[in-house]
Amino acid sequence: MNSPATELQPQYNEEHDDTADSSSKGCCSERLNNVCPISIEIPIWSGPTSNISLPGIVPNPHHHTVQSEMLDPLNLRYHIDSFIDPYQSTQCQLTYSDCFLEPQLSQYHLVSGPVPAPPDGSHHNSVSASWCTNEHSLYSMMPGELHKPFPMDHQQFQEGLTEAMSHITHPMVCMVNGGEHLALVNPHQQGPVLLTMESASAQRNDTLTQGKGYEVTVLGTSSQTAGPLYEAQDQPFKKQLPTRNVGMFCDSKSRKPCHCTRSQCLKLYCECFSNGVMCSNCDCSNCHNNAEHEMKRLKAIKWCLGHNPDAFRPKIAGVKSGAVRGWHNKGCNCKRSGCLKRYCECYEANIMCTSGCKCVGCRNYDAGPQTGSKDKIVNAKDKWPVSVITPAVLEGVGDCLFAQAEMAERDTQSPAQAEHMVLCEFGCCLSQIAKTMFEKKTN
DNA sequence: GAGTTTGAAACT
DNA sequence: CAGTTTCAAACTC
Repeated sequence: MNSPATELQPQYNEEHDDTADSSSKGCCSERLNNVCPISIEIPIWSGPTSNISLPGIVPNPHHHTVQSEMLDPLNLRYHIDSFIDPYQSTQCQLTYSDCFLEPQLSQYHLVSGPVPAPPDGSHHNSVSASWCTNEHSLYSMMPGELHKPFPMDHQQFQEGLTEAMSHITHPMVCMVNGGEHLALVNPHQQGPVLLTMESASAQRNDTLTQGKGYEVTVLGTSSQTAGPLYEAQDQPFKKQLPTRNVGMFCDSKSRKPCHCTRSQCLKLYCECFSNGVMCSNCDCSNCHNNAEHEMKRLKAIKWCLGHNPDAFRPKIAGVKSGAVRGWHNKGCNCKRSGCLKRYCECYEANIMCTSGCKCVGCRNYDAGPQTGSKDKIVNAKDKWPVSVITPAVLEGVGDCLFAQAEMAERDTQSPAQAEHMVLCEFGCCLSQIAKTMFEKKTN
């Protein structure tokens, strides 16, 4: 319907556009010494995007490999780091090394290789790529090369960015320097459109001096109408990663229309907006969550991310993990519904409340064997077994398994031996969890 | 379909 | 960070 309604002034505005470094935390750029990077960072949910299409892959015996399941698709980030050699070049023109990532069967291979000389014979800049997660970062470095920061002017920066963005295959929205600036990248048009380039330019020298460089976060496509912001492009890749659970994640076909009247669909009140999709066939009034109000929408996204970098991340995690179907990242705060009505986000997502919830009088829990029933009202801390298998515990298990895999790789164990090590570690973790659960039950 | 209840998000 | 207000969905009648 989208009929006009009382104009609501959103709270995000220029003075709030100070979201720098919000999304750059935890990335691997700070570990890349002596490098002046331009990086593209893509937080991915609803399946990995291959918005940035990187052709080809070069087998490399030194590459890291990681099982797809080990990567948290919510935290995947793609980096393109620009290596600049001031001794060889007077220009900051990004070129592209043969460093690509490509899904292969159930694994993603991160590879790096020697940097090919540019066609003109000069040897200066190149770009490498890496995947990293919050927990485990994988890097692609070019061995034996020392690179120092090299100052860029506005034009050089834009040229470099343009080159980097040339590998993006369809329109998307990027954040530069972790939210400091926004850029529209449309492969069908020339170069990225930096929305706040002036401020980017004004600060670039300081940034470079600090060795932080420019960081571009892809927020989503600028032309999408009803699909998720981070819609995967190639099916093989998409298949290997978890999808958002129903209720928290909309796709264009199944999502419910919103009925917002006062938020312009530019606040997280709006389910479409919070799910990262534009309104389509909704029953909202004065909707600005559409392509027509692209700029305003981008500002709203930026504002939300500035206040909460996880604003658009799924609220429900671990939806694939078997018996424990998932958990609410923040936990609910229900007081009157007993967490048995759809007001409760946990109940709505068809998951049980956990000790992370702050609900009162919760009835949405697993009472465990021989104890209690749904009629019993409990506090969050007493819930079983989720009081033991907490997100932190699961994360710890993941870390242990990953550490084992790394150790196996470091010790150049055979795949069978590596698998054995990981499974043994998993057994130890399970044993410890079971022990803790038993102790809790008997106390 | 109108009014009420509810809890997350936004605001102070 | 806690308390309050705003908002839109869920629910009731």
